Amino acid sequence: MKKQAKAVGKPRREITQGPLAQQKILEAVDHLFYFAGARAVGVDAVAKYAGVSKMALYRQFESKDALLLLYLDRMEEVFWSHFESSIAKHSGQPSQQIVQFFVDLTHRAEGLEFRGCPFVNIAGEFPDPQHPARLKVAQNKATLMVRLLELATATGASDAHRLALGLALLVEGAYAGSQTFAPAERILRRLPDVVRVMVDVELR
Amino acid sequence: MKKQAKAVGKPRREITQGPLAQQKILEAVDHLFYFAGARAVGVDAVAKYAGVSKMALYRQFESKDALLLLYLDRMEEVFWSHFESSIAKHSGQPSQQIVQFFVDLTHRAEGLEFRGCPFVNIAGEFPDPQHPARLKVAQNKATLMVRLLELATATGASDAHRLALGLALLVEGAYAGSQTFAPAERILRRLPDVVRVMVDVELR
DNA sequence: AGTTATTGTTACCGACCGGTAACATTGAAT
DNA sequence: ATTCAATGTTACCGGTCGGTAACAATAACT
Repeated sequence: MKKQAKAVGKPRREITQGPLAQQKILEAVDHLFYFAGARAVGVDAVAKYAGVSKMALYRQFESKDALLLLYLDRMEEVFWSHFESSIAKHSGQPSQQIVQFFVDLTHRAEGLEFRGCPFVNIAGEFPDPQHPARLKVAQNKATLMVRLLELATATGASDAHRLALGLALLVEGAYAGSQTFAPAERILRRLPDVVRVMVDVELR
Repeated sequence: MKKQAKAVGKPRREITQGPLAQQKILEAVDHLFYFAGARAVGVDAVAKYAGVSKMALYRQFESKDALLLLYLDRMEEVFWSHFESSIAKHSGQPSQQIVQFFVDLTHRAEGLEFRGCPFVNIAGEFPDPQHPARLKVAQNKATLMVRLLELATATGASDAHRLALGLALLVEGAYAGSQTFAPAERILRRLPDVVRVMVDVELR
C-alpha cells in the first residue's frame, strides 16, 4: 500500500523486467486466490508456487492488494470471454442467447473443480464494501446487469427490467449455490429449464 | 482441535461454569464472525470483544473451529425463525407464503447493515468442501430445498421441482447479490415481483 | 479453618502475516 | 574489460495467528 519511487532514468536493459517471472506470479495468483481464497493465501505461498523469491515478487508488484486487483481484472476477462462465447452461438436470437449462456454456465458450475464466482468469493472475504476489490466486484456486476438488460430488451420481454433482474439473481444464485449446496445434489441440473420458463413467460 | 479430558467426577461448584462469560463469548462470535468474517477474526479479537481473557475462552470452548460450528448452529436458528415467521402470516396459502418469505427476505437484505448469508460467506471463506463448517452449510441448504419443495408442491405447481429450484436459486442470488451489487442500485427492490411471476406461471 | 478444584491473568510457544534492508549475482551497454 | 543498474537470495522486521503452561486469586465443599 506504499508508494515506490519509479525507476529514474531509462533502464539499461530493455523491458527485461522480470520477463517470465511476472507471468508466473500472475498465474500463481490466479490459481491460489481462486482455489484457496485470496485472504487465506499469503504472499509467501504465491512466491513459492510461482517458483520465485518473495522479494522478486515485491519488485514486480506493489503489494498483495495490487495483486488482488490484477487478479480481479483477469477474472473479469475470463468471465466476459465465456459470456461472449455463449452469446456468439445464436447471433440475433436473444432468447436463445440467454438460455445458451445459462447452459454453458451450468456446465461449468457443475464441474467438481469449480469454486464459484471469484467476485462472490471476494465479496465474502472482504467485509468492507469500500475496499477497492469490492468496488471492482460491484462494477463487474453492474456491467453484467447492463448486458442482461440489453438481452432482455432485445427479446421483446413484456417487462425487460424484471426479466433482467431475475436472470441476474439466477446467475448469482448458481454461483453461490454451486458452493453452498452439496455437489451430489446436482441442483443446477435443471437451471436451464428454469431460465427457459422465465424467458418464455415474458414473451407470450 | 485436540481432545481434552472431561472433568472427572462431579464438579464441586454447581454449574457455575463461566456463566455469563459463555454467553458473552457466543454473542461476540455471532457479531464478529458475521460482520468481519470468521477467517479474518482471531480468537484474541473475540475474547477482547467479549470482555474476557483468551484463556477463559479456551476453557469454555475447545477451539476456534468449535466456535465456528456453534456460530453456524445459531445462524441456522435465526434463519428458520425468520422463515417460519414469514410462513405463519398466510397459513394454508402456500403461494402467498412463498411470496411473503421473499418480501421479508428482501426487506432484510436491503438493510445497509446486512452482510449476506452467513452460510454463503462461510462457503466463500473455506475452500475445502469437506470442512465441518462446509458440511453444515450444505445441510442447511438441503433442508431449505426440502422446505421449498414442500411449499412448491402445496401450491399445485405444474412442476414443483422446477419451481423449488428456481426459488432456491433466487434465495441464494438475493444473498450473494446483496453483497456483490452496489447497494445504491437496490436491485432487490423488485425481487418479490420476480417471485410472483415465477409462482404464477406454474399455476395457470 | 483448611482443602481443593475452578477461575482469571500473564506470559509465552512456534508459525505465519505483509513487507523490507542488505548484499551477492547477473548481464547489457560502454 | 569495466561499469552499473536490475535481478535474485537471505535474513530479518514488528505484528498476529491458534493454542497453552504456569500461577495467583477465588469460592464451595468438608
